[in-house]
Amino acid sequence: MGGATSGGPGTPRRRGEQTRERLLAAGAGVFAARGVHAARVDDIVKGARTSHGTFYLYFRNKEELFHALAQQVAGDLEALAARLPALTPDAAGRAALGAWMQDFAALYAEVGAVMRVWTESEMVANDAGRLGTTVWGAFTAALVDRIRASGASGLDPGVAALAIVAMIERANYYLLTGQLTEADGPRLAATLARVTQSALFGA
Amino acid sequence: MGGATSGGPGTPRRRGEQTRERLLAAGAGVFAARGVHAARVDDIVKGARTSHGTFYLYFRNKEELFHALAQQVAGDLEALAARLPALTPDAAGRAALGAWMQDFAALYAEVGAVMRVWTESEMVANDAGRLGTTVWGAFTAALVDRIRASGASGLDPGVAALAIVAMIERANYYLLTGQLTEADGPRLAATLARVTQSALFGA
Amino acid sequence: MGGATSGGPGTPRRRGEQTRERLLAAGAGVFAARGVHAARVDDIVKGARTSHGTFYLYFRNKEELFHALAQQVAGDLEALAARLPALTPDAAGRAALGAWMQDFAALYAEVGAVMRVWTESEMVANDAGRLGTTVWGAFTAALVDRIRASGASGLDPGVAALAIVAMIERANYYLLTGQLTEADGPRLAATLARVTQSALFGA
Amino acid sequence: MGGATSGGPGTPRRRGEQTRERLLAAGAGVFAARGVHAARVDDIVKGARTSHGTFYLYFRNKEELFHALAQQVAGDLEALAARLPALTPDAAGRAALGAWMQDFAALYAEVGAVMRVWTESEMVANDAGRLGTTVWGAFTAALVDRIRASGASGLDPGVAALAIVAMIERANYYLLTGQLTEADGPRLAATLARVTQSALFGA
DNA sequence: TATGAATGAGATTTCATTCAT
DNA sequence: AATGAATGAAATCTCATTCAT
Repeated sequence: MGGATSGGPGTPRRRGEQTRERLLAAGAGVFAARGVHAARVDDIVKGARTSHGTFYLYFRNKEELFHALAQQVAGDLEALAARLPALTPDAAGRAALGAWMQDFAALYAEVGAVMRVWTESEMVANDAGRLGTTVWGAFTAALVDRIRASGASGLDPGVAALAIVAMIERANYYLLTGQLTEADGPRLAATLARVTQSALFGA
Repeated sequence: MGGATSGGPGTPRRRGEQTRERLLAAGAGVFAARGVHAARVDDIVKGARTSHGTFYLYFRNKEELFHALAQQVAGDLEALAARLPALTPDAAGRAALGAWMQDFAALYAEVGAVMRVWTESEMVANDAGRLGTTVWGAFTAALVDRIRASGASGLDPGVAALAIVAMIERANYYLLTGQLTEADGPRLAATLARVTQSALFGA
Repeated sequence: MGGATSGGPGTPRRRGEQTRERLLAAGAGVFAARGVHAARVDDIVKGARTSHGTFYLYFRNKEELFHALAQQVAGDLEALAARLPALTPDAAGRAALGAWMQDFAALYAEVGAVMRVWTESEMVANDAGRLGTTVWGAFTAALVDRIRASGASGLDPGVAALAIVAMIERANYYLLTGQLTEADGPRLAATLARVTQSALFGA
Repeated sequence: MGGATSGGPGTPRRRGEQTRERLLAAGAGVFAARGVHAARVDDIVKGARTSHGTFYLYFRNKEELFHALAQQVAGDLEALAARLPALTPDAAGRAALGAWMQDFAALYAEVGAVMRVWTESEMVANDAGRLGTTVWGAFTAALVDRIRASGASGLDPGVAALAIVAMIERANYYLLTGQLTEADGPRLAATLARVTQSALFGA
């Protein structure tokens, strides 16, 4: 009673915090494996070694759990977008960009499972879906900013940024879904950095 | 499927053939709007102005209808992949590539809705899902082939091809989901051609 | 397709009409036995020898079935209220009133089970509950009208009518719940007529 | 239950006793608002500002709390039934009866909410339900006794008593549910007394 | 004496599929 | 070829009750 007593589920205290974490973790796994709609609450609670009743103590429904998960991921991604380095045509610029691409891949490997489901969510035009759009928008905006600052000429910054973000996102998705071997990871990061640099400063 | 029945002119298709077409069209719409799993047979038959019983006259189940749809799309896409022009550093090469990108966008606008749900299908790792992988594999293979033929050096053809296919696919997806205006279509095609060329022949 | 195609359940045609009737009948029994809230859809479909799926083909939920039932009953009762005879102090008036009381008892025996549940419904202040209030209001209004026309003096028509309607309703309820034997039915009708007449024209 | 524990003045009830009272009061409110079956333990403990665990410290289950409530009410009502005055045709008799009707209304206003749910309880034929029957039986018995003592002739005491008790009970219910305004209270008591007197001694 | 997170049986509801017409 | 009412397995969600703290 000393804490916030907001109506509805989502905020039991102390002891329950672990249970909530277990549910989130189990949810991430099940959503990644089967998609939001096909995921069954039953799978999630089994994964979290708890009961149906407990699930609804913490989340109003399946979608709310997914939303909580998506929020976390969105925060992580936006932080990464903010760290996109300045774009320069020299070797130092290439190295910085390559390092950032590796960070992206590392984060994507961690949260990509949730992100894969965003595409599905976008179809039903709900909050979680819009979240996906917002996040890629953050990357695009950051890249537009860096392109403008770089003085690169001859291309529309908005369209170019969108194409490059598309490439980064989807290539890492391919990496995750097994169209490249794990060993190709560093090579992919280098390639993405190189293509990005060429796109701005190439012939 | 046995071809025209009556001998009259104008190839008067049997009634059943039209029903099947209506179901496919309605299915495409519903799958696009809600995803494969969330799509209800009820929505599809309503969209096709027919009945549940009739649905099962033409398809063994929901997945089979999706599969039929996906087959069509896959065929169209593989034909397009085969037409990918040779890559050269000159203006002619750029123009040919740009034209091809426009063809890609046109096809994507038509069949993209079905393709969007491949991602979801991949999660449940069934035939339709593998189909998606196969199709992008065809694009990647075609691009690897053109890269090798172009004599471009300094990059791993497999990885580079994958990155570029990722860009093309996903950028057109963004175009479809409203992150660019329709007017940006030609500009996007030009940008994709330019980035591809730079990637191979740029600095 | 030849009929009304209103959205939502409730209007399958022809063949289904019998099924709907069976569900209504079974619902009346279960509601009467256990109350609206405690009634389980499972009991209703078992009583109607059909399945859960079928139930939801005809009614959106339990409450909607109850509402349909209540509507029927309300119509019957209001028709009876309209037939309340003129009130006169003579033997003819007594006889007419007694006959009407018998009609009331007969109708109550038929629909009383549903009416008993109105009380419960009133608690949750929904449509069905308001229906109960409306119906008794119809009886009260009819009685106020007859009292005014009778020239009876010395009592407030509104309050007196309400007291008498209360008596009629509740006494028949007692009859139904076994506080009188079935044989007391005619005697109760006579007593209610007598008390009503005395109330208006007595000392 | 065991009486005051500490010897201090002002009968400082033990903490637990207050908790029990709070639960009873909250229960009365929730039962009245939603009915016995639909009442949730959660609503009751929130209303009593205590916890689920505590609820089961004082009551074996939901029904036991309702039973405790009903017992209190039944005792109060039976005491009132015993105080029903002798019935005489004169003004003094009318006045005594009118005063008793006012007492009835006052008590009903206090405990009517609990009584309203007796009807629902009767459906599931449990102890609490039988309690309701018993209580109205006490009123009927008292009235039969007074009718016999009054020497009134020409009506069956059992049936007449039942009709009159029905009227008193239900009319006060209508008063409570807003079909009369509060100001009508005294007028209703007077009318009930008058109708009762007319029924016995009228034409 | 009090707490409230956890439980799971049992209820509601959905929807792919069947089948009599 | 077509229909659409019927089915029931499987999913979601609720809530009385328990129990470790």
